[in-house]
Amino acid sequence: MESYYVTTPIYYVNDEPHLGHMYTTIAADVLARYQRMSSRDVFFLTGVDEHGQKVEQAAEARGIEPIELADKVVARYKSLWPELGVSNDDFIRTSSDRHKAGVQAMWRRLENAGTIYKDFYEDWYCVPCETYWPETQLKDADCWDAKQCPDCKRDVEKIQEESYFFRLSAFQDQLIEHIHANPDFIAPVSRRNEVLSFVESGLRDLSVSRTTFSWGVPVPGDEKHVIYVWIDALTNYLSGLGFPEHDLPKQWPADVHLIGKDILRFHAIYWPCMLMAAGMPLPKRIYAHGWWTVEGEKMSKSKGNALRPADLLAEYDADVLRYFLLREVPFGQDGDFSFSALKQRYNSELANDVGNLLNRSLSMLTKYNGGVLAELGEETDMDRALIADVEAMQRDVAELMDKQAFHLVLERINVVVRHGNRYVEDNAPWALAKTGDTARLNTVLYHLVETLRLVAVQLSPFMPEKMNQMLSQIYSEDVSGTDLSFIEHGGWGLLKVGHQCAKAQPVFPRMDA
RNA sequence: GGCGCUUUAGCUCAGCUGGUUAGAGCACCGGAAUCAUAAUCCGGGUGUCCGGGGUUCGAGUCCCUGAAGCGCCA
Repeated sequence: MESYYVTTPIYYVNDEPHLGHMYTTIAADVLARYQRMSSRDVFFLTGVDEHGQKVEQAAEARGIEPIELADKVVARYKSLWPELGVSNDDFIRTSSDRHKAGVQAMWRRLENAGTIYKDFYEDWYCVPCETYWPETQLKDADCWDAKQCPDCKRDVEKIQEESYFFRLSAFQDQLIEHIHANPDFIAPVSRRNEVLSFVESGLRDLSVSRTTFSWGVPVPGDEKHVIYVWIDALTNYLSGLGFPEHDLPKQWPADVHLIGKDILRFHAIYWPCMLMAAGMPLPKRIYAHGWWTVEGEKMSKSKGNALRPADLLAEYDADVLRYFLLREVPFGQDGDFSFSALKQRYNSELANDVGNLLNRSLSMLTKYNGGVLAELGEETDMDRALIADVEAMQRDVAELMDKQAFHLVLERINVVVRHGNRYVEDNAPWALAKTGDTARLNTVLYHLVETLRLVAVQLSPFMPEKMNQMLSQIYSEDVSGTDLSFIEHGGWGLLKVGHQCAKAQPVFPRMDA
């Protein structure tokens, strides 16, 4: 079976789970579920990044060990994902032995390839605060000209620290070539162009170890150094697959790394260069999605408007959140989360269009025929047009899914739903029932139920629970726990004459104003 | 400061290599229908396609220029 490997970033345990983490992970989950339904051997990895100075300091401030702090936050993530219907196959922690082994093996590969060397790393240090400030952070805080500490505004001093470096610069041309040769390597295109112009402007070697903290993976053979963030964190994509026990895990290379736009450079530049140095294939695709604002405002701790997954789940079904997040905004662009937009989408697309089409169709089937799909009559152009639309939808969805164009996938499915509602009006089953045209009535009802079934199958990766409910009514048996595959459930006409459907039960009750 | 992107209906956006009356969804107004979660279906837009110049038989679509917003880099 062809494999499919999708990843989220490993989330930093210094941060509580929020809307952004939810978003990436749900998107990855939809891809994983879709590919499973396409009968591919899917591996879906998420996890956490536990190392680094920030976590070390935060733990110290609380008087606990870093691992204790990490354990607490890890528990939050691990309990959150099932609540959101996330079906990850594994969960990688950077503090685990398997990950450490992976990172050290990666280090040795880079070293053996002659791409690691020792030199001095320059940093800025605030003595009173005991804090290191990289140049970029000083610039961000507008403290670069004055050479001041962004926290206390006292002078920072330049210090030199022994550090290992990775010869990033050596891979510049190779990377540019790769990006040109693989137009789909970095998405969306705007990000690809950014990366390209950054690389073309020249790459500098990367400092990849620190001696100023110890919460991390030691450099093999020089244990006063800790491997600095990127080699540690990025290697999770391999250690999660069993590297180095498996020299080249069978799922590698990844089909897609989903990331937020903030970590694009590391994934699209550092990671590929490391892999080239290590002599390993590059991921097929890196997709950087956008940020969410909330009710038009940036999420921030100081404003206290960060949306907490637990609060959202208290109010809305996971599936509804999943649908909204992937429907509202083109993947790759920034978007705004607002409750009015959520309700608007829900009522119009889920309650009025999908939900009501199910409800009216099954109600009529029950009312006119006891819920049984009966002998069909002649197929008309209208019927054929509906079937053609459903089948075109399936092809379009497959294509769009390959491009992670979630919002277009959902829009395409909605086209069929609207078509279904129009089909009801055009055929007016209530009139057929009245005139006793049972052959035509049966035909129309059958086409409606089949359309709904195939719509539900396509929507299932996005809303697994809700679609189980929908399909359970259509099949009149509980389908939760069934592995829906396109091969077994995706074809038109699989419901046989004589099939009994259940009574209609609203799946998407309208939200009140 | 450098490079790049965006600016199209009230809102969110689609319009590939220039070519008939510029489109979709939502919102809004009117009508039809009654199977349904008062849901659905049909009809309804005189939009300076950001401004200004240009190329062309012909530009929302290409070139120059200005404005506003955004991204990456410095």
